[in-house]
Amino acid sequence: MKNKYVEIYHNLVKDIQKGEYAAGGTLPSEHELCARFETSRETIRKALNLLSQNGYIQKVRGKGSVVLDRDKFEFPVSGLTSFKELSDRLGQSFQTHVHELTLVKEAKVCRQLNCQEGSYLWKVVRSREIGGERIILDKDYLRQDLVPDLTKDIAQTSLYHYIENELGLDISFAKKEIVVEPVTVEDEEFLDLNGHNQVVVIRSYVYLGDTTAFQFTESRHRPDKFQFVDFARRTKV
Amino acid sequence: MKNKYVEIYHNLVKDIQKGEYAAGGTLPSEHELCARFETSRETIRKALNLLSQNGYIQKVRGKGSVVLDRDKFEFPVSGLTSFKELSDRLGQSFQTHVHELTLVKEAKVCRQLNCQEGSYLWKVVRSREIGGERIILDKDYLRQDLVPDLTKDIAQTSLYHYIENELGLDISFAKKEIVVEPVTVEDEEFLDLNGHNQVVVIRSYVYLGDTTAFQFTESRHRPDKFQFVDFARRTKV
DNA sequence: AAGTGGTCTAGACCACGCG
DNA sequence: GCGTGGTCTAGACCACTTA
Repeated sequence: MKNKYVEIYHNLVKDIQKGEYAAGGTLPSEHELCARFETSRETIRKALNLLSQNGYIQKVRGKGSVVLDRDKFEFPVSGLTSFKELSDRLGQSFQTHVHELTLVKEAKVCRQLNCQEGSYLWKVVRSREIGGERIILDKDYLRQDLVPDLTKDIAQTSLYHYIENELGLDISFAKKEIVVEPVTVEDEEFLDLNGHNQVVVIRSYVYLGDTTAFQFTESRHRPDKFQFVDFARRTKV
Repeated sequence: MKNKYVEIYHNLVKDIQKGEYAAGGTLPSEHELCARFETSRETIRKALNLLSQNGYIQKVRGKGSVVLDRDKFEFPVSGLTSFKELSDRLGQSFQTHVHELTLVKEAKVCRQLNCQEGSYLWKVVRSREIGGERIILDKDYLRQDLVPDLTKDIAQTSLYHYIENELGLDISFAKKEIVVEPVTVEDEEFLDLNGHNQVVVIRSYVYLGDTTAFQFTESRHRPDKFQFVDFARRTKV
């Protein structure tokens, strides 16, 4: 919390969550916020832009920063959220089974990740059990030159937490594709398909802050348990 | 194109598309761009932020604005793209069939849209035919107080074009949910399901720039033809 | 007419990457 | 050390909404 505008952002989020500003009403004007936080207007505006990007407010010219009804926006299970965050949020009992944790050479994935064709990749296969049923199958490929060591324990708890907090890698953006595909023998083996013959597949390429391609993930979901929520703000250009 | 930073953005996009700046390389520094466009640094930075948000560049501190490989990011079929844009992009022959265009009172939808329970809504049901198969069923509800007149012709060509360009309404953001559901009798009637017994359902609530809830849409896709592409940039807060 | 946010300027200092 | 982007300031003028 060293940046002033981030701090102001958190301050305002807290106020909104406390109900200080009712949905449909407005925040104090930018001028007032300047006075309250003893800062310049551009800094306030940066904080407000963050609020807007995260769906807390919508700025209306001549009117003010309108507070949005966050209940209606029951939020981003999307983005780059990890399974751990997801299941924490759902508040259901969950469990991760690690089926494979090996070093492999896969030319095709290497090409996609822009790394040496001969270099090693970690392959991690995990199934996710929620409420007693195994409904998600995650297959991850990570560049071994960037993640030298990986243990079953890490794969079991949270890969992302390890990568970001222990290794200090800066995950920055991802390209994602969602499609529906027929089940594979692997799905049959590791999931409780419950009669379903199709799965929802999310394929992601994950990049670091310095634009290095870093990881490829295929997340296979039983269709009846799949949900993707998105808040899209239109950029006018 | 009156805003300087938007103009600069378009300029740089054009340059990138012409291959003036190779993927993996950097744009000129912010200082240089200030000189070239004869403007201040904050204005340049606004243009660069737009480029970044739209997946053209990634800014790396101490290094510069790295140009991303746009081919790898084959882009937002997501966001608020309309069917017309989508099919234009796919370059396939397509056709829209209007099955229903009526004024209805639906208390449940009204509540979701925050409008008077007794007020009228346009209900529009359309199927989309691509490559000879009807694979998408769109059900739209629009507030009649905001869209007074609607014709079959408009529903047939492009609802969004009419709403934005003719009516001048400012569509600003949407909340979207994607799930998989069993087919309904309506799906059976209006789609060529080809044996599929599930469809991918995208439900969206669309809002105007002044935060008015405006439209509810349910878009039902045959699973083998469904694809959703997303470019997610992580916001650190 | 007064108040709101949207754009723009011309500086300043800082943190980081690279040679 | 130099050049890069990241943050911050203290103004200015404009466009829009509301009373």
